[in-house]
Order: sequence, then C-alpha cells, then structure tokens
Amino acid sequence: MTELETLRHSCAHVLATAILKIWPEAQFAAGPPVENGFYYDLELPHRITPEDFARIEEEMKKEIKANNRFERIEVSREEAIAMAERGELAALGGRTEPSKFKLDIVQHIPDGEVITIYRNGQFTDLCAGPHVSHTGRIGAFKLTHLASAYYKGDERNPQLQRVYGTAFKNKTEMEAYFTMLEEAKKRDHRKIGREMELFCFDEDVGPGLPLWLPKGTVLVEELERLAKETEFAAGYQRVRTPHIARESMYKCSGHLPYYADSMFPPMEFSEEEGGDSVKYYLKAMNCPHHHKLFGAVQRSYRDLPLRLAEYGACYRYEQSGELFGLMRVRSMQMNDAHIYCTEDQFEQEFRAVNEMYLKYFKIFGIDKYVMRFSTHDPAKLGQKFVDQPELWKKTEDMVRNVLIRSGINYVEVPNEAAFYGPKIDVQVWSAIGREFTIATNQVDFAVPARFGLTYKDRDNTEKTPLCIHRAPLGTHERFIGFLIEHYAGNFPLWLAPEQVRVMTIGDEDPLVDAAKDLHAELRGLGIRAELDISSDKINGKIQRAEQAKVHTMLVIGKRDLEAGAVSVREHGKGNLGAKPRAEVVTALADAIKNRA
RNA sequence: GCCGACGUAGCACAGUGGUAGUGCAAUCGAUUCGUAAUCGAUAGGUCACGAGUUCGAAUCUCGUCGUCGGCUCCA
Repeated sequence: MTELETLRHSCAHVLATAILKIWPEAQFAAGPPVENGFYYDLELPHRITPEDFARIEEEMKKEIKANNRFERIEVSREEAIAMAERGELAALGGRTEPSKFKLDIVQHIPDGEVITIYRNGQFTDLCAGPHVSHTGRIGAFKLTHLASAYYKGDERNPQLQRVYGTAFKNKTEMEAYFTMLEEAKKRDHRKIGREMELFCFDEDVGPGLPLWLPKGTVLVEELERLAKETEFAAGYQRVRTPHIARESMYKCSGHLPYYADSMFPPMEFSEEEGGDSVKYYLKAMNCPHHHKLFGAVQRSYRDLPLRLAEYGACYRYEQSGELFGLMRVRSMQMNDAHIYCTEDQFEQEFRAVNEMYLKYFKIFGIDKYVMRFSTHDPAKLGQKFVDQPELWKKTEDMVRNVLIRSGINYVEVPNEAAFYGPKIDVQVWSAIGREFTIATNQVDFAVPARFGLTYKDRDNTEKTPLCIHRAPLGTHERFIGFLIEHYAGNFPLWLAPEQVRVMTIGDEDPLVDAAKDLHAELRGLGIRAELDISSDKINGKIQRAEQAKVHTMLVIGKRDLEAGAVSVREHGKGNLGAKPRAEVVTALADAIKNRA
C-alpha cells in the first residue's frame, strides 16, 4: 500500500468513527482506499444524503484534531469472532448487536493469516492495516459522493450505502486535485459534444442511440477515410453486409443463447402476416456476416490471406445503467475487418495488424494506453475455452512474440481470452478517469470451423483458415468520444469540423467580395471553410471563432486587401501575421492532405 | 437491471405552495472596427411526461421516461 493509500484508508476509519458518533447503530462492511480516495460501505436505516456531509465532516475533524493514535493489536481468530459477536468491531463500544459483516469477513480469513484489529480513540475495527501513526496525519479530506453497492459486489447480498471521500497529505494537494477534476470536466466529451454540435441523443430515438450532427459526421467520415486509405494500402478489400440476420446464423456462430442477453430482442413475423415465423436479429457483431462472405466463394490457398473490411453497424442491448455518453452506446459502427489466413501466415499478419495500431496511435498522439493480452486458462479447456490446447499455445506464443519484438508494454491477463482464441485489448481512460477498451485484436481458430469455412490447399486438401478479428479504431462512437476528450475539442486541422473561417474587418463591399472569393477557392479545394462577413467588430468575430474551436482564422482587412495578403490566426496560437494569399491556401491544402 | 440524485428558454443556471426569471446564444436595427465579447430593441416556456393532494402546484405525493453517480478492488 502506498503512503497515500494508507492515509486514505485511515481516513475511512475516521469516517466510520464519525458516522458511529451520529448513528451508533451503523453496521460497517468494507472500507478500502480506491483510485482517488476511499469509501466505506455501511448498513443504516437512515438514508445518508449530501446534506449530512457537513455534520459527518464536523465529527471527522474532531477525530483528526484529537490526534488519536492508530493502535495495532494482533488477535486470535477466536478472539476476533468473539469481539464481532459482542458487537465490538467497527464500533465505538457499548453496542450489543453483533458486528455482522465483520463477523462474516473474519470467518472468511484464510487459516494461517495474522488477524489484526486497529484502534483509534474509541473506535475499534477489524483491519489488516497498515495505518498512519495517528489521526492527525490526515492533512486534508472531503466527502465526495454517495452510491450503493452490494455486499461483496454480489447482487444476491444486501445493498449497502457507500460513502465516498478523498484525502490528502495537505490542503494544497487536495485543492490541486479538485482543480484537476474541474479541468477534466471541461474536456468531458458529453459537454464538448453539445457545445460543438457534434452529436446528440433524443428520448424518442432511444437511450444509447447517438445521432451525429453535421460537424460530428465530419469526424466520422474523416476517420472512415483514414481507415479506408490505410486498409487499402495494406491489402484489405471492402465489403458490405445487412444489419440483420436470421436466428439460424447466430445458432451456427454459437452466439445464441450465450450472447442473447446483449442483443436486441428478435423481430418475428407471424404466419398470418405472410411471414414464415422466422426470427431476425439485429447484428451485435460483424464476424458471422463476414464468415458467410468467406464461404460464399470457392477459396484457394492462393486467395489467402483474405482481408475483409467493413465499417459495420452493430447493435447491442447494453444495460440501461451502463450507458455513458458516446463511450457506451447501443448502436455503433465498428472499424471491423476479418483476416483469413493459414497458420504459416498468422504471425506476419498479426504483426502487420499491430503495426497498423501503432501507426494510428502515432497519428493521434495517443501515448497513454495499456495493451491487455488475454490468454486462456488450461484448466478450463472445453468449458470456457475451445479444447484445442496446441493451437492455444501456438497462437499465444506468436502473439507474445509480436508484442515483445515490437517493444510494446503489455500486461498479460490469464483466463480473459475469448472462447475462440487469445486477444489484445487496448485500454485508455476517459477525461473523468473511467477505463475503456478502445480497440481490440482477436485471434479466432474455432468459429471458422463452425461455419465450415475451408480453402483448397496446395496438396488439394480442404483446410480451415485461422481468423484475425481486428478493430484498431474501435467503434466510431467510442473512438470519437475518446478523441474529443484527448484533444479537448481542439482537433488537428485535417479532422477539424470547421477547418477555416474567413472573416472581414468591417463589411464594406471590396472586403466582402475578397472574403467570398477566398472562401469559394477554399471550398473548391475541399477545405471545410465558413464565412463571417457580418458587421460585427473583429474582436467579436475572433471571440466567436475561438470559442467554436475553429482551427484557422483568415482575416481580411483593408491593409491585407491592398497587399494581396490574408492575416492568419490559429486557434490557441494567436495571430501569426499577414501572408500572401496563394501561399496560405497552398499551405492549408498540403497540411490537410498530409494529416499534419 | 439494482440503489440514489437530478430533469425550468438552444446552452448555463436562479426560483420550496400565490403573475416563470438572469446571463450567453437567436432575430431585428444601429455601429465600420486590425486579432478573445460594440450598443439597443425584440422574440423565446405544456417548468420531462401522466395522475393525485390543494381554493391554488415548477414547488408536495405516486407512477412513467430520460440523464448522471455507483454497483471490480475488500478485514
């Protein structure tokens, strides 16, 4: 436990102390430090509200001021159980009801572990520690929010109230933390998305179903263009598939009934309606459709590797409580492709995919990410994982080799693989600190066989291909959600929804004509330029363009007009001075083309 | 899905039982200006939706929809 975690954990004890002073009947469960603070779970008939915070914090301050020592006491299991039964754990003393959660916890401590209790002032708690020397060491703290949580995270257990707080060595550090939070809130893609008119949601359309406004659609289409160019150069072929499929396909793929909970309920036509009582599902993934395309044509080893790509629309019925802006939605478009190859080709193909990831991350300047390499657990072969031990070993070794040779930092997570093969997930963090998988790269050596996919090999035998499932740009929704926060809405020129705004100083005819002409020239070159020829003052025009996060502002005043120049201003960089008009136009067009 | 909080003009918010408000944005007019807010006027609301309590509801109660915070860490 780090020093800060120790301090926060101690603060959780102080929180419990304070709550017990106000409500002696409170029953406490677990109170660990967490990423940005700590919490304590408790059961209490009184429903704690934010209005109670001031009162609780008051009591906490008293406990901290008292400078009570944290006293560590080793006890035997029997003593600990007896104390819990007498209601002396997570209590101030004098309570007779057993400390029921602590009793349960102590009974689950494995044999041979040292059991300790900690005391600060009147408060005694079962706790492994460690703690700060005395309560006075907690320099600054604040209760932050409330939530509920099931005891031990299991929904069959009672629901407890969870009080969250944070604590720091001193006030300065805590204030810095809250300032950082404020800044993070400004980057929140939900806020920027509304302000910049990128996307929206509508109750009548449905929760988790984002609609792309024109400026957001620019982002979508620029990403698609990048993907299409990159994939074309890498030998991919584009395909298109319907958004729905019959139940039989998902039976074949093995997604039903295993995945049915995450899919929208099926559409079914009755016989009176002229239908044939067949169920159709909205697709939750593109793989089965692509497998059908592989199987649609006779395949030879000469066709491999075959790389089929599609920005496929998928629909997943995520639990309502899981929905979160663009980051977790119910309709999404995936940067999907399936690469069918032989075992011999696998390593080369996998490496190429990995290089594509790194190329993208470089373009976007994404450097804070973790690659999670999920492998199988040999003990679960035949249940959670397909029973092909030699293929698991082979593909996992190949994936590991590619990662090591590329010098990529990764964490290996056993028992997390897909049932059909190992995978790599790329994890990133949203502005408010939530972790998301932004991209995925999976090996599949099982499903092609379920679909009876084969190719005719050199020796005239039918063989089953391996399949690599990859989505380096993830889904439009999550990737753009992430990019909005990554750039705080200040997109690079090639991505910016409004790349250029041409504006005049004043609205006299010659200026307006020059501005219109420049605007038309830029539009003719495919540059997303807008025009501000209103009679507002130049300061006001600049202000509005800056707030709209327009990438480049081109200002034309009388002086520029006479010199055949335009004044260039870049968002966030300020005035860059007057330059010849032709030079400015060429520079813009080049920078956009090169995604500079 | 479960627990809790929240839902007032395009956006940010005020309004706790008695005439629905402020700022920005919008529209119109004036202003003719050199790099982050020129001035004035006008318009904009089924206070999420539905039911109930009340002489009277944005405000109190219940339901529905939606949004947000949590629901993995463990004494």
